[in-house]
Amino acid sequence: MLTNGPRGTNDILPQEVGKWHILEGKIRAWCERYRFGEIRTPIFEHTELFLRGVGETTDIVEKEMYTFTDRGDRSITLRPEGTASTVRAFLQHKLAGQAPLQKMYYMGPMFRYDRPQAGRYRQFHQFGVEMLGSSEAIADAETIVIALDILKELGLNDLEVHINSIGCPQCRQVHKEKLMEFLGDRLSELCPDCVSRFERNPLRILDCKNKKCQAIVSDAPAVMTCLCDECRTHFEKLQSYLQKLNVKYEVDTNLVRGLDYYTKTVFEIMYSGLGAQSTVCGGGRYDGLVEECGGPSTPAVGFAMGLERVLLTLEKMDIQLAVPQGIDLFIASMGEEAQVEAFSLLHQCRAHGLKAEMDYRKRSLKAQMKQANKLGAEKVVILGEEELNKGQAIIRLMETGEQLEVELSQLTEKLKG
RNA sequence: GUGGGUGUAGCCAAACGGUUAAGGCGCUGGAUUGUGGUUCCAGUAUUCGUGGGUUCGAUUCCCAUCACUCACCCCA
Repeated sequence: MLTNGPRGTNDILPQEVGKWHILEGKIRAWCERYRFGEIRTPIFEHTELFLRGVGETTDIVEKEMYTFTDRGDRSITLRPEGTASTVRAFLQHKLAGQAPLQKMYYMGPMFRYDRPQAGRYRQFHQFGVEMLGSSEAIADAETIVIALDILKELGLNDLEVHINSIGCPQCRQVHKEKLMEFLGDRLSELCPDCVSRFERNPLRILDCKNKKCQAIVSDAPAVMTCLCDECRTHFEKLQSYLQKLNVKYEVDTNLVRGLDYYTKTVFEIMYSGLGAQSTVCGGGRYDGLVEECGGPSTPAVGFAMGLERVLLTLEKMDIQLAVPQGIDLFIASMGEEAQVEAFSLLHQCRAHGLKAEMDYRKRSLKAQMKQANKLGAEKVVILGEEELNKGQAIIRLMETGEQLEVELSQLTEKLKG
């Protein structure tokens, strides 16, 4: 208990945090180019926000939320996703009044009480983008494209992009009726999960992984066939934008997403090498959500990217992020007096911007040299009593083994060069 | 929530129902007293996730429990 973190959580140790920094850095840089502004919302919200925002019948809400009552008797939930909070903040701060189109991104931990598995954790990290205020398909395209640009820069070129349209609520109603009619007499052939889905969310039967269900569903009416004119042209426009930018994608008419708020466009970026959790990035349009949360009708699109999954994909593809390593300087000292001097020197070097380290345990010179080597020090300053008495120090260039004696007063100058 | 697999040192990893639990990596120290990366030597688990049971005897067999892991479900 004491020596184990809670199930489904991970410590990111100093030796592995470097790749997170790089990943986050690249994400931020791309968001700046695309002019998405970062929004940082609280990690917990009123439970109601997610009930409304994510949807009461979703698995997330029904069985995956970390919900508790705080000391003021409020029901609080650790955020399971980022869109609801972003929309809440958008309304709370009346951002629409500042500019009719808002482009925002968030990055941080999310919480879902799932059974942990490859690429799935109880605390995990998402980066997500939201564009509020445009109903145009070009906005859908923009979100897909920024995701791809980021993944591409990381070296992930060949991920699959799946897109679909699940229509507006009207198209969906038409489709739902047709679908239920189609599946009605085949209920007995479906898997138990699908039978229960039939009542709650028949659309989800379309992406059941059960082979038998897939066979049945392959002849089922696709949402695509029920789209109204507006939804149809929206989807066509999206595709023409993607084609214009040479984005390779597949229309996957069985692609359905599990959150209630999606309308029209849905998409996923996947890497099959990840196992069961192959979706690296998923999103879509959610034109009804802002209104659902009590705001004015506002069209919006967005996606969320699972950072652990991105990192996992990089690992599977054997791609290393270039984490800088090595230090500029190691100061080795011998004797109490020299160590005091070394400490002061170290301090000065750091003030001059050098990445510098010393030994804190009075170890032998040999041990200190070994440590310097292990740390990848470019230079080592050697400071013993002899040098101290002469007012000098030795600078050793580790690569060549070349050494020179330098006056202490000139040391930091020499080291910078 | 359901099902499968695994559980030996910081990491990887053997062995075996029975005296002192291989090896490798890593780490630490040393190879004449103040110098790294190679090499060599030495040290590094009174203990085999935890708790029961079977047995003359269990790390090895059984049960439970916990943890990890994979799959279903769902999703990032």
